Amino acid sequence: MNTIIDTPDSPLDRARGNCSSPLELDIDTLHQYLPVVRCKLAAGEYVYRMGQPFRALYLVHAGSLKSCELAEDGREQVTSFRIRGDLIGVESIGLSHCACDAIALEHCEIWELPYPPVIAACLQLPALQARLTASLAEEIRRHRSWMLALGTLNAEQRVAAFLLDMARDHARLGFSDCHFVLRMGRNDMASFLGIQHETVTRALSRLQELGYIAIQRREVRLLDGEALRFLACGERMRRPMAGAERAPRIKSMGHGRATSSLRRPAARGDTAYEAA
Amino acid sequence: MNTIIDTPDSPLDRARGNCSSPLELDIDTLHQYLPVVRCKLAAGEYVYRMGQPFRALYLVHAGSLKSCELAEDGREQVTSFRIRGDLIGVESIGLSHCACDAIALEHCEIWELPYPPVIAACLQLPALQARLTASLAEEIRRHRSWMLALGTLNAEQRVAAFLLDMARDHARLGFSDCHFVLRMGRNDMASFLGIQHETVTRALSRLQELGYIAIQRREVRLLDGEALRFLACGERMRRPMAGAERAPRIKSMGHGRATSSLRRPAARGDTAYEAA
DNA sequence: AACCGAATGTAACAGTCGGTAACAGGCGGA
DNA sequence: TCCGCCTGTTACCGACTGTTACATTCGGTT
Repeated sequence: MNTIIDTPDSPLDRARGNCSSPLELDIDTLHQYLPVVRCKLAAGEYVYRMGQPFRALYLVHAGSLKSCELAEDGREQVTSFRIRGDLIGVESIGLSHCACDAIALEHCEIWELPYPPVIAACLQLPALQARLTASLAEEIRRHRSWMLALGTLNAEQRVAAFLLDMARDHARLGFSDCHFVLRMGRNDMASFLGIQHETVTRALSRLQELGYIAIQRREVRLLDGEALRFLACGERMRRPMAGAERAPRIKSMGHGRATSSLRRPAARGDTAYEAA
Repeated sequence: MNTIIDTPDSPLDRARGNCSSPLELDIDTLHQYLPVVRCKLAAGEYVYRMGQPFRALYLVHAGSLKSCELAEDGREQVTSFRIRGDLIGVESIGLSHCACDAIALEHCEIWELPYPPVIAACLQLPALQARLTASLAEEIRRHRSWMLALGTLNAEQRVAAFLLDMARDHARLGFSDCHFVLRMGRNDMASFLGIQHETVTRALSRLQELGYIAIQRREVRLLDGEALRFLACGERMRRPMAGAERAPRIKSMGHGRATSSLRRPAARGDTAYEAA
């Protein structure tokens, strides 16, 4: 199989840090300090819901889930997708109630780590404390990475970046990084990317039309990772009928959201002088 | 002074959790365990830059700063604004190098907490460990809250939400919550909100035209907090010439980004069944 | 005081993307 | 197997907002 992910430091990779081995703690070690409970979930079931008492963290052992932020007025958004090795529920630490929803996208197995005991165990098990802190920091970096993407990329570029991120996740689990099945539907993808599900479909169709990917429903093949990475780095997509050259940073070509940042690469904000 | 922020649980408030007292740790206590260094910064100076060796966390004692995420292709975005009481640098925990930039918006005083010693001190000082973990979790919640806003609100609504957030910060420091001075310029505001600075200006002008705020350069007065909160909760702004009624959730009125979520308040994603 | 650059504000134009609708295809239940 | 429902796809139109250009104000320097 040919490798799509060849740059170990793509924009979205950086957020992940050096946490290469997902499950640094085995269940036997944990069991010495904690009453770990294995839970199985069906697709659509909630791990926890916003407003419920916060009682545990959860280590994803199999399957995939989504986190949903929701406002009292009904607005909601998927803020992350989690897979094997991820620790979920950490966003509610310091609160008495859960801050958001966590919902299984498919059949899952998760390990429940009761919260006060986890803190106690951290004192006995420095590796656990480190793992918890690292998980928190990594989640911050992931969010920031996506905030950068959502703030500077247009719809097509976001979709390209998302596919690369999914490929990376898939590769991290030891599977092919150029052929995989999306775990979430168009609505969840759109919510996460801050666009509408029709726009996601449009973008996917365009990427397929360009020959960058092949997609049927949720089954994806990445055919031209180079082109996708080119897109996800804020470059404008070459139009279907456009010439052969890849148009590196052409000025005043279209009005995509991305050109704005390309136009002012050295503008370091308002009061950001170069200081020592 | 009349109070603008009367609901203790606004959408963006939730993220902050119960961390009401910002500086739970005084410098004398810290000094017993750590070589704390007081640093003064001028506007525009960097606390740290992306790629530098990660060596310390910083507690903001006075002034305000911004965090900038940046990609190798030149794209960049302000991901947060920090004020007195905030702990910055935590996003690089677990990495050998800093993951982003931190830049002073004005004259600042910050306390440098060298990183390995901080971890050591956490073992001696449970309050410090709790403070660190709480800071990390709170930052995740703040990011998620803003991801919800950026994903579901249009430009005017984002600006309204931003002003309310700034008012809340200002109130948290003990100052007026209806009259304050923005610490950042239009460019930084725009970057944070994922829009262009002209759009920020447009939105601010419109809010002023509507009588919701009074603004001159960076000095802001919130005149109608109720209307602002109404906006920031995803409701569509009533047009200048529109009738008197506040148009609660009118269907098919314009094409703003916000109506999308109002249109499907019960749609809990793709595979989200109601499961016991 | 005059000048200059940066930041801010305003306006006109145009493109992307959201809203809507209609349809196709897949999946599960009867 | 058939049917109904949900997901996914495509097309059209227009609002929102990015882009560009320019005027104005502010702050600091000459």
